[in-house]
Amino acid sequence: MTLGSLKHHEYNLGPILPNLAEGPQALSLAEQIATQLAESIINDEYAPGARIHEVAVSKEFQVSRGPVREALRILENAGLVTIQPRRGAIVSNLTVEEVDDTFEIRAVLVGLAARRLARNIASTDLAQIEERIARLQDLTTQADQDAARYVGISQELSFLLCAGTGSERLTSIVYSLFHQTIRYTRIGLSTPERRKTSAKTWAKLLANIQAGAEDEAEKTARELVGHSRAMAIETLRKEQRAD
Amino acid sequence: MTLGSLKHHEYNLGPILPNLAEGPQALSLAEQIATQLAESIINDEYAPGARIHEVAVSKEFQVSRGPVREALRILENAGLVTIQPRRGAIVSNLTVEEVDDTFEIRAVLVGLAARRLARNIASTDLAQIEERIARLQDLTTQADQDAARYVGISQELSFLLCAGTGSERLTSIVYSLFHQTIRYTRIGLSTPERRKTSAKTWAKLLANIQAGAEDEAEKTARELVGHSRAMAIETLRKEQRAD
DNA sequence: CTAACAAGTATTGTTGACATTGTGAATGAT
DNA sequence: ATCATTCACAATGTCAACAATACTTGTTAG
Repeated sequence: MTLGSLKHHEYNLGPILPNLAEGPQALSLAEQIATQLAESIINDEYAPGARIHEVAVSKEFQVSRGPVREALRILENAGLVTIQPRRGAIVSNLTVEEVDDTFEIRAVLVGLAARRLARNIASTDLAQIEERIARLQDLTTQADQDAARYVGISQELSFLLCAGTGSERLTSIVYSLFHQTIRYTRIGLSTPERRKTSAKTWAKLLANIQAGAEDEAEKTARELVGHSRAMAIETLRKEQRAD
Repeated sequence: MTLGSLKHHEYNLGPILPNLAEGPQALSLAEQIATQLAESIINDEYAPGARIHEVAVSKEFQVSRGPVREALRILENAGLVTIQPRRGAIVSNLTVEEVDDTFEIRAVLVGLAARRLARNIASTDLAQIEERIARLQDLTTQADQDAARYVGISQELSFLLCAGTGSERLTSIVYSLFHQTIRYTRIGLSTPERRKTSAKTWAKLLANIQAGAEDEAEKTARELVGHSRAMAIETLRKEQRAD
C-alpha cells in the first residue's frame, strides 16, 4: 500500500487526522503510519471489524512494531479502530444504533458551528462555502458514482463550517464523527434524489447563515445531517433484513 | 505517587477514562498508568503546561518507556495532555478562548442528552439523578471548600445524564470535555451564590425532563453549562488582568 | 458427531539498548 | 551587555529480542 493507491474514492482534501498537522515539525513514523492507515480505512480498503495485525503493518511499512502500536492508538483517538487489551486492534464496526447515535451527535455539533457562523462569518470563508454548495448541484443528476464525490464535498463543507468558527476542538470532533460514519453517509446519499434534497438543505443553510439567523441556521444544519442519517439508517436496516 | 494519594479533592466516582473499562479483561500496564496519570492531572497535581517526562514516569511506576508512551497517547485521547512530535507531552494548557469553546461544546452535547432523556428516561436513572440534585442543595451554603465536592456531584450528574441516553460515545466525549475544564469549573463555582444558581438550574432541568419537555430540557441544560462557563470565564479574565 | 482438552502457534505486551533530535550552558564576537 | 555559535547533555524516536497471553488445531472421550 502506497500513498497513491486510493481505490474507488479520490477526494483527498482536508486533514484526515486534524490533531496532527498543527506545526511545521516533521511527523514521526507513528504519525505517518496513522495517516496512511486512516486513509485506507476511510477508503474502505479495510472492512469494518477486520483485525489490524501489528506485524503485518510493520512489515508493510518496514518499521518495527513500536511506531505501529502508537499509530493504532492515534487511530483509536480518531475513532477509526477499537483496541481491546491483549486482543489487538480492529477496524471500528458500528451497530445500526451506534451509527444513528453518531449522526445525531454530529448533527448537534454542526448545528453549533452553523449558529456561530450565523453570528459571525468571515467573507473569505463564506465565499469558499458558496463555491462548494454550487458544485454540489452538479452532482445531483448523474448516477451512483457521483455519491463518493458528493460526500467528499460534503466533507469539505463540514470542515469549512467548523473551521470557520475558529474552534479546532469542534473541527476535530466533527471530523472524527464524520469519518466514523463516512461509509454510511455514502450509502445514505447513493441516489440522485437524496442528493437533491441534501443540496437544497445546504442552500437553505447558507441563506440562514448569510441572514444571520442563528436559530434557523442551527435548525437547518441539524436537518441537513438528520437527512443523511435517516437515509443511511433506512438503507442499513434494509440490508440487515436481507441477511 | 500511589493510588491513595489524592490531594485536595476526594470525589473519585465515575470512569475517568470511559473508553477503557469496557470489559472484564485485565488492564495493560499502559492503561493502568494512563488511569493514574489522569487522576493526578484532574486533581491538579500537575500544573497546566507542565512537561511530563517519559523517563520520570517510567521510573515512578518502575516500567519501561514503552507503556508510558502508550499511556500518554491514551491521555491525549482524553484531551488531558498534548503531544508535540519530538518535544514530548505537556499537560494541556488552554487559553481563555479554548476554555470558553470547550464549555460551549459541552453545553450543546449535554443539551442533546437532556433532550433524549426528556423523550425517554428509565425510572432507575431518574431516581439517581434526583438523589444527586437533592445533595447539591446541601453544598450551596458553606464556604469555598464545598466547591470541589459540588463539582464532583456535578460530574456524576453529567455522567448519569449521558449514560442514561445509552450512548457511550456521547458519554465519552462529554466526559473528556468535562475533565479538560474541570479546573475552571471549580473556579467558576467557587462561591455559594454561584452554586445556588447552578443548583436551581439543575432542579429546573429535572422538572423539564420529568415533564417530557424536550425543547425546554435542552435549553435548560445549555443554560446550566452556560452558567458555569460564564462564571469561569469571568474569573479567568480577572486573573489574567492581575498578571 | 459433538464437546472438552491439550499442545503448538500466532499475536500482543514489555523491556533495554541504540539512534536521532531538541535544549541549554558556556564561549566568543559585535 | 547582547546576541550568535558550539558543544555536551538530556529527552524523545526507533528497534529487535524476550515474555505473557490468546487463538487454533488436533486429539480424545463421551
